[in-house]
Amino acid sequence: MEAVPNKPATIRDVARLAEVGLGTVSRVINDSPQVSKATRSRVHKAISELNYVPNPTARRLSLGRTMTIAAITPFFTRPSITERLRGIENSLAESEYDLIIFNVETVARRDELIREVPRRERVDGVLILSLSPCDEDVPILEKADVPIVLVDANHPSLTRLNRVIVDDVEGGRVATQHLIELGHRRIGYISDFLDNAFNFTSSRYRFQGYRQALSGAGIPFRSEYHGQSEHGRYEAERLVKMMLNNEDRPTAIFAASDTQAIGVLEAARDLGLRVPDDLSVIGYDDIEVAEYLGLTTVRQLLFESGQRAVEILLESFEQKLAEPLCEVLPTELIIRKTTTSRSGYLEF
Amino acid sequence: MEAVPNKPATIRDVARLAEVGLGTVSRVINDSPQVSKATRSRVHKAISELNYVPNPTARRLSLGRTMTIAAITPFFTRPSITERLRGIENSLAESEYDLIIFNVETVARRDELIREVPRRERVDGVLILSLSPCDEDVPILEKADVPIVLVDANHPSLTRLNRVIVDDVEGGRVATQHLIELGHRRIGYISDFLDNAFNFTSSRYRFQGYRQALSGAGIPFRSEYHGQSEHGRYEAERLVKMMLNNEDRPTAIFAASDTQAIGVLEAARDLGLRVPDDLSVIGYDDIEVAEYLGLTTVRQLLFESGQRAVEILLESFEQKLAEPLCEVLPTELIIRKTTTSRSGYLEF
DNA sequence: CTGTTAGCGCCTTCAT
DNA sequence: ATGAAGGCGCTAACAG
Repeated sequence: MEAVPNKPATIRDVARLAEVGLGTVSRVINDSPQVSKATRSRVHKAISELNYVPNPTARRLSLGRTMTIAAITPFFTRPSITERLRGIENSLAESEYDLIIFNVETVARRDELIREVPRRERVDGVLILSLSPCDEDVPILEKADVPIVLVDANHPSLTRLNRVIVDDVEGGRVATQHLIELGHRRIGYISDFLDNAFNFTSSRYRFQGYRQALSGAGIPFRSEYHGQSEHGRYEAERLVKMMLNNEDRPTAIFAASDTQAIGVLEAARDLGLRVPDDLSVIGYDDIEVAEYLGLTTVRQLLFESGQRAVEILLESFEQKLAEPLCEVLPTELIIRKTTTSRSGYLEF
Repeated sequence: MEAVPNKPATIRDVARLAEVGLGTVSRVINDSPQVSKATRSRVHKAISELNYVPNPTARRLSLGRTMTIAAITPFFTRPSITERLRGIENSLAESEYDLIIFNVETVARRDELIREVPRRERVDGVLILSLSPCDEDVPILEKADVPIVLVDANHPSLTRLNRVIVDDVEGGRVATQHLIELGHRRIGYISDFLDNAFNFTSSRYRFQGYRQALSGAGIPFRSEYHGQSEHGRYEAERLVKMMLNNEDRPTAIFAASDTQAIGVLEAARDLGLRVPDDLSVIGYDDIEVAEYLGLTTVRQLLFESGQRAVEILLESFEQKLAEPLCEVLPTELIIRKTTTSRSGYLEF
């Protein structure tokens, strides 16, 4: 074995060493069937002798494909997001595609990425997580020349884009219904801003479900029972403390995410309210810590949503999709200790 | 505006429209100073008219650089990892480099990635997170023809690789010392397997610190006070329950991560032990939920470690580094309610 | 079956 | 200051 050569070997070096033409080497690499066994093994020998690895960039240029998939995602430290990303990575690991992650932390970057990433020259496909298109984004995305799959994101006027979503209206309804069935009539809802610059829509849809459940039970909606602010545990805590300060305070809180539900639990603790006896709490997502806290919540298939999105993307590369898919993943109500009292939350 | 052309515009189209040569357009794109103001604006006009964007793949092939950085990381759902990744993404967002994330979930993949990713043809630089090289990996990595920065990873015989690490021995020592100063003599240590196929080393080093602190205080090490298993909350819970079953049970536990510390808290709850009165608990990392739980812990600069690693990598592209850096980030003891009793943990 | 050739789109000399 | 030409490494179409 000689010293490592300065330049990596190219297909030409292999051809020379194996005494064949460039084309043959290329065929071997892409295991085309039309190569004799003899030459094939000669080529393989040369390849391993030279420690040859095809240059992906050159390959991409020639193929006209980037062999790359982009994921555009907000705040990838949020548990619900990383779980989705894990599903994506998992499905992609076995493919020959690279995954590029674009993390959105400002609105400006959101817009920039939505405009500039979905281009044929950049990537072969795009996954957009939890960022619903605004009205202006819709035509841009629908005109994009690469396949796109929205995950946990939607827009009513979309017709040409694949989506993997969860029925947040239904999830919100189920959560609220659960509280109603436990006998609650004064039910608060804590969420992010329903209207926000990123256009996160899940809180909005869950709110709809919340109201549907209320009205289905003949309970009038009271705006003072809805608190909205930035996402986060502390923000939720602040909101709910204000809400619980009223005479006619809610006896149950539905939080739009588990993270916010934790804030609610914290508020309850500070105010000396027992959970669930004095206050029932339900979250959304079923992130890992929810189980530990005994938090009742609405589980969504986060990991699976990522996997499914990749599958759809790969299928769309092969034109297998007659028309855009809109797949709705199920939710599941997970009842734990913050809404029912046996071995109550407070023992902790 | 015409219909979107089937093929994106190329540099040639721009040249034709602007009535200049290819080279000139290229110069404008890369804003070379040697282009007259007049032609430059003509070219810019053509560019925006054609909606031209340079093809990155072609650019890369021509430049001989991939404009891509790889991050190889285990389990990117662990909070400590995502926080590091956020730092990486943050520093890279403003650069012209793309970030490819390789998530390691099996040992086989770990080895595969360490061998195949750090190649000039694939990426311009590599960040390896929390995966310390094994003896066999060292020569491979040191011979790699691209710059590499290890984050939270190390190996005694490394000399040519940049590293951003935390002094885990010291962190373990400080944590244990804190418990000793509170009067504890029977101190348990709960960790991942000190020897594991992934070669995670942090638990090992923290263990060293733990033992240093013990011996510094004249406390003999007792092997029954060390529990190791897979990483995870439940595993930790199981371990500590066994440990606490003894007559001579520990009065304090140092857990190698906050996640494991949570398992310890859970065990304490199940066993009816009050924290910190009956059992003090300290974790490591200061992940987000630690504050909520009032968990005493050792904070490390996770986000910053990612940022710093990128800075080092970018500097090494420009040959600015005389010799490999090994940067040690500080840790900080965060004292909360699981080791001191005012407004004890149990009120929760 | 296999060798040869013409691009893929861009950057970079080298002349002018 | 600018145009022309060669080359980055590979794939694919075309001859044989």
